[in-house]
Amino acid sequence: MEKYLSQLNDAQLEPTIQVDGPMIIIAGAGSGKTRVLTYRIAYLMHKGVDSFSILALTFTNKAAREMKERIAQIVGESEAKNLWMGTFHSVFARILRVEGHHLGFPSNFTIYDTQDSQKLLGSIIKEMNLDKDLYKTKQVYSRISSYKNSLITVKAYFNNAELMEADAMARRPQMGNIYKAYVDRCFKAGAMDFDDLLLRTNELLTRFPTVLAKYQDKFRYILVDEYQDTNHSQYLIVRALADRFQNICVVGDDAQSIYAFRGANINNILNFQRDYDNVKLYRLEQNYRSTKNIVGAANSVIDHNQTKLDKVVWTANEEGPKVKVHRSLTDGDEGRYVASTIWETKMNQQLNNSDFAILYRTNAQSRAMEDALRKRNIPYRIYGGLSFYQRKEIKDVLSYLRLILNPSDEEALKRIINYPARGIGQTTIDRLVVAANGLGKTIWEILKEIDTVQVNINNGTKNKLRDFVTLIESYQVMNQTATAFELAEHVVKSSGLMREFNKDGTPEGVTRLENVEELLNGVKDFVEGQQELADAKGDLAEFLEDVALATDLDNEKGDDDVVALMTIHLAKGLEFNNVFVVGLEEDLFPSAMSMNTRSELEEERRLFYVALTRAEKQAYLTYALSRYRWGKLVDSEPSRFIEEIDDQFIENITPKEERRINPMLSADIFGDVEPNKVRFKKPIQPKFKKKEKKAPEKFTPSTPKNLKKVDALGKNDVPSTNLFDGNLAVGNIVSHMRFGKGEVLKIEGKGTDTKAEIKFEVAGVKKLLLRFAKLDVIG
DNA sequence: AAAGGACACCTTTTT
DNA sequence: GGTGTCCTTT
Repeated sequence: MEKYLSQLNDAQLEPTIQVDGPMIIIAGAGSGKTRVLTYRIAYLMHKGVDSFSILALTFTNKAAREMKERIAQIVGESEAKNLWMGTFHSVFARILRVEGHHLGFPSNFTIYDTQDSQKLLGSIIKEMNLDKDLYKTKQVYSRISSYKNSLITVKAYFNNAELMEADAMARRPQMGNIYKAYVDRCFKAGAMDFDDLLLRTNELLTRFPTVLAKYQDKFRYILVDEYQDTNHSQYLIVRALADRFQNICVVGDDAQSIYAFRGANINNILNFQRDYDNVKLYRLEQNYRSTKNIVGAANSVIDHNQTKLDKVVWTANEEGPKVKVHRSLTDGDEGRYVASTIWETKMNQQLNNSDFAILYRTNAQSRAMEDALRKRNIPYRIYGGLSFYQRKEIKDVLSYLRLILNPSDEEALKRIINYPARGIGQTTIDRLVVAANGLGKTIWEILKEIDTVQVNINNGTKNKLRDFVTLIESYQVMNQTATAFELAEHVVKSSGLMREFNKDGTPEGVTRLENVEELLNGVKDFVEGQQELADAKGDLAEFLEDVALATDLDNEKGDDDVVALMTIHLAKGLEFNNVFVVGLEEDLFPSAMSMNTRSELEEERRLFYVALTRAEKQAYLTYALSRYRWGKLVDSEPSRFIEEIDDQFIENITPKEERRINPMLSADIFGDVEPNKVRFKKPIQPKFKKKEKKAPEKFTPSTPKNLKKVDALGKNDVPSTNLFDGNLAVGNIVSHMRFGKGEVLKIEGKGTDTKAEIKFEVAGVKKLLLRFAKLDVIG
């Protein structure tokens, strides 16, 4: 027997060496399911299964990559790299590149991300003259997404009286027509959205039996990880592919199903045994990750759910410290508590930053944590949120690259046809769209025929359009020979993007430039990485595909020693020595939007279960009595989930005297920074803005900037513009309407961004924008 | 057509 | 608190 198998316990070994037939592994949190999957694949290969015929579908690219590396260590690099392993989306995108032509898609189809899709829907709704308040793009998008995930095509939609009535009842009778227009436009643009990658795969396998047979024959052994989070579309793909050989192994944990909002159907795992004959069922119930207290706490919570499979997770690990529960006054305090605890624990136990994770329900909660960590100089990294590739400047560059590859890509074209500004305005673009829709052509085709096509655009503008076409075509020529990196660099420099990002010189502009630089480095790394692989070309197409399906978790650079901040969703599958689950408050976690039905609430509870079970040694649960939400201070109650934990596993550690903060370690020596921040920003800014509106006729036409200055500085007759010109000096004593008397400590920035750091007698040290601050120099 | 301010909406979670 | 979109001004 292969020696790696000796590393498995009996429960793990059985499913690992079961080669043929359908099987389901119900794997509790931390029970070693990745290990089983990895070894099972290695075992299959040792038993003579061709590595080309194994398909392993994972939930993240990262999981796939790590598993592949581990398998490579056992069976060797050259064999491991033949495995088909990746997310549903990436594997089937790859197949659609080859087979998409059956459905009329070019092999270089674009993958639209959520932003692209929603923008397209926005234009469609506008073009159809519909009420945008009734047809909100986000809602329309998620509606269409759920149709697609349920395999309801446009045709099926119009055959489904019930659905149409539901939409009509929701005062959206045009949903079907929007859906149709959206699908048509994507098709015309040679684009697929995320859901299409699954839906079109289903279409391919259903309509083309020879294609189905080809892949059934190819993928003789199929493994699916995180099966509890598959949606209907994914479920059908797996069933179709596994139908011939029935060598299907699914792994999952119903207690960790947390993606219902995007169509995941927990019944796929609950009913797996009905879908195939002679299904072998295995259970992994021993947790190797966490202490007894953590496992006990997690179990006691999940017991409150009605819908679940029989399973008892237990551990032989040490008892460990109890789960700690901490209450704060505000979210700011919560952040400071977390930061100081990390700081102390790190010192006391000689731990690394990477031994800590802060998990939250919503991305917006990261800010309070960031502020606190920064003040303590604790390095951290935020995962998720606005991903790198979603940033404006990055999407701008990528849009150029996308257009080079697929000029039909309407969203990319609309984004950059006038960016940087080339005098092609909205009116022109609208006319192009109308012409394109009328003739059933793409905008690019219209542009190419601009001389002959009937369109109401004047000659000057036509010249600009021709220049744009020439520019893109020159890039296309370059793409024939250059690497993705050479091309991307050339595009950034020659398109005027670089100049655009460079021109303002603001801190934001500098950040933009840095991001673009990082993107270019990313392209370079990618090209070099791909060139080492024999079967990859490292060309633009491969890079863009990689980018379209990359998640933030995949962009891990090195193994920096940082505290990890992320949503609980993103944390699934990960583990950390110490875990802080923050913001455990009613309406936040569980979310106010998920408490209407039992099933929604149960999903929130599973999410909490996932959060708790990320911890190996110590879990902290924190909540605040009030929290800033949408810029407002809102009272909150502790989450019901805390109540649901059996008392024996938790310990309340809220100090009696909550406000004892060591002044040396806290930046807000003069009191709580948070309320002041709001009081300072809110009233002053609007006052100034309102005044400006009334002001203009009083003054002779001068530059608006002068108006601002005089206005902003208020009533005193001293030309307060002085403060801008540097006449406010360090050491000056000033008076402020709200903060009173203070001394200027420091002046930084210039122009309208000039800021002064002022130490007020009562209010403490504040940094004020001179443009807004009403200051009188009194000494 | 470009630029800048006002305003609305936002927040669940993501491939 | 931040972003995206609308509206106004030049």
